[in-house]
This record gives sequence, structure tokens and C-alpha cells, in this order.
Amino acid sequence: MSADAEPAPVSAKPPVTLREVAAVAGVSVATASKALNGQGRMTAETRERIRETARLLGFRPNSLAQSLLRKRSFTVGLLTNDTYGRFSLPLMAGVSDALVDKGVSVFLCNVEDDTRLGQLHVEAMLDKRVDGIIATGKRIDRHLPVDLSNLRVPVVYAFTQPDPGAVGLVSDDAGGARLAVEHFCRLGRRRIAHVSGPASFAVVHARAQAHRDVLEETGLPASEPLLGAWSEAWGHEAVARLFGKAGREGWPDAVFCGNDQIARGVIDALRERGIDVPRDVGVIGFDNWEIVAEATRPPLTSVDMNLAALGREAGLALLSLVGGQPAAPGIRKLPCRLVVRQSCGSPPE
Amino acid sequence: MSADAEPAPVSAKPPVTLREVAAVAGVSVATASKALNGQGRMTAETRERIRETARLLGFRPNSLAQSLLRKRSFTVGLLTNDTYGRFSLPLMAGVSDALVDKGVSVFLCNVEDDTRLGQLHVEAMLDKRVDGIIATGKRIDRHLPVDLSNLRVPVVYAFTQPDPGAVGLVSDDAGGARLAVEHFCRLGRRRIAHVSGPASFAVVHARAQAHRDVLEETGLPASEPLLGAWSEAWGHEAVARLFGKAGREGWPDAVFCGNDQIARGVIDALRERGIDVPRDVGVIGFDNWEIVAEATRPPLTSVDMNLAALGREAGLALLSLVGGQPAAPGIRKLPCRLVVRQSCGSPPE
DNA sequence: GCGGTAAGGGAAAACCTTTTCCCAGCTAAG
DNA sequence: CTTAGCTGGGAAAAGGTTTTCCCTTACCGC
Repeated sequence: MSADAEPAPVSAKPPVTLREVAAVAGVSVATASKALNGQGRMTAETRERIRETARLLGFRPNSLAQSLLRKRSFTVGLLTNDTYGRFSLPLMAGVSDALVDKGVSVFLCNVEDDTRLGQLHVEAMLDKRVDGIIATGKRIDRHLPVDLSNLRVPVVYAFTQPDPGAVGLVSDDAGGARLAVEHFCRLGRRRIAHVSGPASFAVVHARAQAHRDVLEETGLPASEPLLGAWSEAWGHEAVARLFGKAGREGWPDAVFCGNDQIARGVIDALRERGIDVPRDVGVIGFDNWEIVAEATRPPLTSVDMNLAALGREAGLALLSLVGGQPAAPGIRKLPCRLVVRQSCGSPPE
Repeated sequence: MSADAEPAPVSAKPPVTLREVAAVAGVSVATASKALNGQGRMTAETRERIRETARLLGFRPNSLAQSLLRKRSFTVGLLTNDTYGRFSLPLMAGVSDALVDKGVSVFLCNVEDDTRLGQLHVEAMLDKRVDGIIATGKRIDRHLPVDLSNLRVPVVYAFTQPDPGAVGLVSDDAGGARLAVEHFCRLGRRRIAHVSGPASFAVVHARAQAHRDVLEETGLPASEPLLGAWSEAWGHEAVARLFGKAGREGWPDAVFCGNDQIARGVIDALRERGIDVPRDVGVIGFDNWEIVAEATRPPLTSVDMNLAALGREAGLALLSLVGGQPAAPGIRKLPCRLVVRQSCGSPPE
């Protein structure tokens, strides 16, 4: 029983190889390979016999060996600096979703804001012969802290600032803002305020401009956006500014907020002042961060950036680049959608 | 100029191989390999010359070829069903952090709650010859929807229910609860209530038991936990129950909440009733979800599960298993820590 | 019966690196 | 001078698969 005495490592036997399949089936490895890949010529019986043998033995081809030869690893790298963020998660899920059933796996690399770490990850990915790289971040007007411009593999940028001449996918913030403001217009709101984040964010200006545009197109009174922080506290303060002055006449009857946290602050502050949402004032947020939007009282209508779809598109775009299809460089904007809940006056059907 | 006319694929030349380095340095590939890996015997000059050549040419060894030979791919798979969750992110960051400087990359696989998808991912990972797998989820008392019990590679479970006989790492919820309740005791709070999530969660019972234990040890009056949902709304309702009865004497002077959202609801509800936090009632949450804890007024003291550390430990544990070290099977509980802010009465500092 | 052709299958190179031997040359001891 | 031992370096196999040729056999028409 000496065989039994062997200290089984972690677990049993090595994987079954094509050579073994061929031996059992009584053919050469070449024939076995061709049988399993549907290549070459042989009788249907031979092919079927080999296939059956492989199935019986539980043969699975060694991806490493395949990749070495084919020069395709069926692996891509996903680079992000949004460690804890809620933007990268849906995006990653979308990427993974688009790739999994093409047999492509995703290396997740978190580079924080550390150039050295980024370099390290990129080199590791290239060493492992990824077929391509998706770069993603936490805001669309900033570069990742790592240079991806002259790599041997294609790169797609999603929700982060692309290099010039590269393929980039971002959400259409202006379009999203239009959705919100136009929704208010349709509901008959006349004085639509805009409370947003810091002026250093490009999206703040894009959304503010869309807000202005819609007001003008609709013939509503212009209103300057209030810029502050991406926080509940700023929502409170903005309400103090907007609704501080006496005389309801000057008050807005709708507030479009730059994110859901601001919106949450706005709604809480309005309630504290006895102003009813949505009767007196409608509120719409941005990001559709469900856990916030649904906990808000009343539940918050919000603009969703469709990040999972963005991720899917990024995955598909990368795949076609890897396949050799030239993709049109430049930034492609994907539409947002409005998720209507109860904070804007329209009953959710 | 026919060479110029060639449609450059995506980008230039193939990577430089060891063979080329050897040719340029005027040695055999065997010697080149040994020079770069510090193996074999040769004059210092030869070794240095080869190294320099490799550096000059920008040689990077092909991981695929190395892995094929060494039977180590320096990749691991990370399986999760917590797509949008805030638990898996810090955990993943920890895992990645622990592995990156050992040259190990991480395949991120999101399996939702779909057995078929899980199977697909696991097979893809095994085909790609991952060295091991880390399984993680959104709660520690549920299995992933996929069987990892008889794989050819080691598996470590982190923040999810492990298979019997496997290595599992979870947060010490009871310990975390003790931290919170004992902190209240030290601050002189006498009537410490507990508002938690649904009874179907194991952690709810573990934390409730710890709460009871500390009260008993300290000689404080017992109090039954209030079980509900993981939501702000439940926090509001719990306050209505706890503080509804007339006569302040029966009111708690501290509430330990099962998560930060409940705590947020509790604090908001208390404020609406004119009960001051932390003067009249101290509140402590669980999870230390910073974006919520810091937006709460006052900022919320909360128990942090140290998920990044958990992830790091999981990564290291897996690595040692891969290295052949037998790890003690069973569940290891990692300590939580209390992050003190202003909601419990102790000034931060 | 012969030439031609197509079908069925195999040998071997290729992918890139690591590692085990082995060899040639030299030195030092006997 | 012989032998042992060491030094510096190379040849070749190994790892698992794919793919390009090539060879054999059988069949067909004449």
C-alpha cells in the first residue's frame, strides 16, 4: 500500500492532456486536436470516438499552451483607480458580463492613484499576455495615473479620460441632465434650480449647460447653478440659500441635483422647513445610487448613467479591436436614463 | 516602400524573446535563461553582459511559457456574488494588495447567484490554470452558488460560508459587537438597546448574543434586541417603538445598531423627536460605511470589519496553500475595530 | 492493371522558457 | 604524466497544444 502512504499534495492527479486522450482513442495528438476543434478531415466515427474519449476522461485543453501558440490569451486587464467606488462596480460587472461567454477572463487591477503601482500592474498584465486593456476610473475628466499610450495591445477607456486618438466611452451627462430638466418641464414645474458639485468637475459644467439650454428652449426663467460639494451637507446649505429669502414667489418649485447625496440633503432640508416634496418642490438626483435613492423620503427620482451597459460596450469594443477591427477613435457618449420614483411629482405609474 | 504600405496591425513588433537576447549577447538560450534567473555558473562578466542586453532590448519573459513549465501561473481567481456590494470591494482591494507584489494577478469573476454562471467561471479559471481560488460573498452564512469542494487547486473562503474542511476567514461579529457595547459601558451608558437586521442572518444572532453577554457581565439591565430589516426605515420604526412609551425613565440612553443604515435611520428619527444625539442617546452603527457614517449628523461611530485586512489575509493564506504549506482548516475570525466619531458621546480624540 | 485523386490520418515544427545533463578545457594533486 | 575535479557554458528535452505539410491507402475511370 505504498501508494496510499504518499502524502497527497493538495489534491489528486494532474489534469488530463491531449496526449492521453489521443493514446486512449488510439490516434495521434494531431488527429485528436483536429477532432476536438472541428478541423481537418476524418471519418465521422473517428471524430466522435475522440470526442467521446475526451468527454469521458474529462479533458480540458490547457489554456496556457493554447495561448502560447495562438498568441491570444483570452484574457483582458481591467485597470481602475476607483477602489471603493460605486462607479467601477457596475461597470466591471458589465465588462465581465460581455466577455464571459466569449471565454474571456478579466484581470482586475486596482492602481489607486499610484503611478508606480499602475506601472507594476500594467507590466504584470503585459507579461501575462493580455489581449487588451480596459481603463476605468472614478471621473471622466481625469487620466489614470499611468501611461497606456504605446502598448502592444489595444486599450479602451471607459468612464475615464482617454488618451488622444484612443477609444473612449463615457456617459452622456448633458443628455442625462436634459432628461431630468425636461421631465420637470413636462410636469409643469416652472422654476427649476440646479444644485451641483465642485466647479473642478467637467460633468458639473456639462450638466449645468444642459440645464440652461433646456430652460431657454422651453422659455422658462434662467437660473444659475449652485456649485458646492458632492455631499448631503451641501444639499442642506443649498436649500438654505434657495429657500432662505422670504416670499415663496422666488422659491424654486424643482431642484435638479448633481448627485443623489446632494439630493438627499436637499430633501431632508426641505422637510425640516416644512416644504413638501414633491407637492411644493420636485427633486431629481443623479447617479441612481439605489441604496440612497430608495432610502430617501420620498424615494428619489434619479438619472442613471447605465454604467453596466457602458461596461458591456467597453468590453465589446475591446473585443473587436483585439479581433483586428479598426474602431473609430474618439469619445462615444452613451445615453443615461431617468428612473422615476416619487420625489418629482410623477406617480411611478 | 512596400514595407511601409503594410497595414500596421494595432501596433508594432512582437515582444522580444529570450532567444533574441541570447543571440545578441552571443550565448545560448540556456545560458541566457540562467543568467537572468541567477541560476547556473558563469563568469560575472557573462552574466552582466546578458543582463544588460536583456535590459537594452526590453526583454520581458513570457509568463505563459513560464507557467506552462513551472506549473504555476501566478494567477488566482476571485469569485464573488456581491456585484454591487460594498463588502466585496474592500475585500478585493485587500486581496489584490497582498498578491500584487508577489507577481500574482487576480481574475475577478462575478457569479451573481447563478449556478451556471459560477460553473462557467470556475471552468474558465481552471482552464487558465489559476494557482488557487478565493471565494467571497455578501454574507458569511451563505454558500456561493457553486461547488468548490473537489478542485485541483486550493480554495480559501473569505466572508462567505466555507465548505466543511476548508479554510475560511470571516469577521468576528461578536467581537465587533462587544467593542461597541463595551464602549457604551465605558462612557457610562446604562440602558443599551440593540436594533438589528432580519433574524435570518447568522450575524444578527452573534451580535445580539454578544450584546446580551456584555450587559450581563457588566451588570446592566438586560434588553431584548429588536430585529427588523437592514434599512433606514426600520431604524425609524425601531425608534418609534423604543421611545414611543411615555416617561423618559424607560428610554434607552444608547442604541447599538446592526448596520449603518439602521443607525442613520435611528439618528434621524431621534432628531425628529427632539432627542439629542449623543447627549441623550448614544448611537453606534456597524460596517463603517464611510460615506454614510460621515454624512450622518452627528457623524456616526461604527464598527469596522476590517475587510481589506480580511482580504489580505485571504490572499496570504491562499498563497501559502499554493506553496504547499498545509493550513489549518476551519473558520478563522478576524477582529473588528471601533471607529469613534461623534454619535456616541466620546469626542473623537 | 494503371494512373490519378481524394480521404484519412500522422510526424514534426512551432510557441517560449526552464532545467537537467553533459562536454571541453583547465588546474592541481599525486 | 596521469587522474581527479572544477569551471564555464551548451544541447536537448520538457511543458501541452496547434498547424502545416506529408504519407498511405483506397477508390475511380479507363
